[in-house]
Amino acid sequence: MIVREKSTPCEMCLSRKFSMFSNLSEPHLCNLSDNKNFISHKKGQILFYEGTKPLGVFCINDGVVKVFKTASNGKEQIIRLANKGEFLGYSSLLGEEVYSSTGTIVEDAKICFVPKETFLKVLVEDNSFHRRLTKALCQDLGIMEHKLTDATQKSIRERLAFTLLKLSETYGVDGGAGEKIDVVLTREEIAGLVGTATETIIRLLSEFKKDELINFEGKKIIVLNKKGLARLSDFYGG
Amino acid sequence: MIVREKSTPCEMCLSRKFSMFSNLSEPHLCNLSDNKNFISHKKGQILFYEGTKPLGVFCINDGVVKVFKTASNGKEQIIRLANKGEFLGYSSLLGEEVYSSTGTIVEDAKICFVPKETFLKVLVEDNSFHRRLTKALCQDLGIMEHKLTDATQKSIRERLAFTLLKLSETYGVDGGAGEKIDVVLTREEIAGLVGTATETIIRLLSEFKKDELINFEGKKIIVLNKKGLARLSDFYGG
DNA sequence: ATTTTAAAATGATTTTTGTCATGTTTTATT
DNA sequence: AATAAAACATGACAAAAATCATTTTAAAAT
Repeated sequence: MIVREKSTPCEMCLSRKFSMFSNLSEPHLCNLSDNKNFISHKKGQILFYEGTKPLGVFCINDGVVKVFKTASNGKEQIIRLANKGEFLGYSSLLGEEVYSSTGTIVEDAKICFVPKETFLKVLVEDNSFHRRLTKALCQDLGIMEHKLTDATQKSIRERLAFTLLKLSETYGVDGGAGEKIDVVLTREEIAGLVGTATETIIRLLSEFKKDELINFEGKKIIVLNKKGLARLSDFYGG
Repeated sequence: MIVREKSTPCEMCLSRKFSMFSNLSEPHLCNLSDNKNFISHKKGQILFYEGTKPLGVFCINDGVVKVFKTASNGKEQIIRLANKGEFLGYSSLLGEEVYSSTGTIVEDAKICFVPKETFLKVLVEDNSFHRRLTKALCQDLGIMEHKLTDATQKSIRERLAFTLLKLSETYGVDGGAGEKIDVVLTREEIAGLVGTATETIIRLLSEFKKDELINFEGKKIIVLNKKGLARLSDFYGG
């Protein structure tokens, strides 16, 4: 069930302040506020489906969204996890293509939908915004090149170690003996992130735990030994 | 040895007509012409190195360039092959990062170097160009997502079949019994394209030949049975 | 034309990873 | 609280792919 609530106007939105929309003009902000559509989403809900036509972009005010492609074998390859302050769907929209991936909620989320026309108006009228967006797209491309190279040239052990390090960078909070990855991901989702079978992830996580690189706390993972994971991940700067 | 020659002005450049620079204004074209730097490159030469700072963009007037990342195991993951009318290096330039990959000449090339300031001037002053570039970046991102998903979820046999189909799409010329892939790639380079070991590619190509899906003609590959390759590649629309 | 070097091919073997089957634990639902 | 359904775990095995060693062939270089 979709819940539409009274929402903060964009002008006051805190997550916006640290997003690509951070430096918009007063009129653009008002226009956004007037046309956006704020919706609360529960874990598991689907934001958009691969293969459908984008009608706008999503701004994450809070929560976590996984963006994945479904492979022909039925498995999910997670392209990225998107967080507060990030945008979704602009790439397919601006590429004038159908969604290349599906977006579903991983942690309960508050998300604003900005209709295509509203978004394009900002893009066309605010060149500085357009340039920020271009920069972000270019950096995303660099990240994807790196991911592709890792996927083909590194072992799954290395990739899992790297993934855990990245997760702890993004979601890390103090967790006593180490850094707690403060987001709930199933083994299947971690497998989708790394690009492998669930069983392989289960085995490797057990191995990492045995080697005291990580520990489990409920559904969350504690990173005990970053150096060890970095060594394992055959980290080369990326 | 770098050969600097007398070159066609951009206004007359045929490869430009089918590139992102196709609809530039007269003044912008003149400015490009005045500032570009035309260089002929021989097979094997390096255009730019991963990790170095981009100083401009490259426009391919003729030839083929492979863009690859070197993995920590020393192997090359080819990100893409770039052809006549395509641009190189703008992603790292606009992302304000060092080159994420290396570019080397695969087939003798004529390439214009456009200095950063000149390129940025066009980008800032011609919004329509900027939008075309954004669109291309977004589509490239979609392609990378697809490649990543293939890399993690498909077998090497499937990926090789897909790669051969794509190569014949781009480089295909009539070749008697089938379509000839009219570009010389070593087995090692095909391996870099697919993301696997050279020996694996050699074995699979032999298998494909035995199964009469392809044939060899000198250093080039003839695709005999596209349908068969498509079936093998487990094609899902991408 | 001969030597050197690089590329391609092939076999043997090991390692890695995926799959299937099954059991246990945890979480959600009635 | 009982039941059902996910999620997690583990073993056994099969398949895929990498590695290493060696040979053959083709292309460059002298």
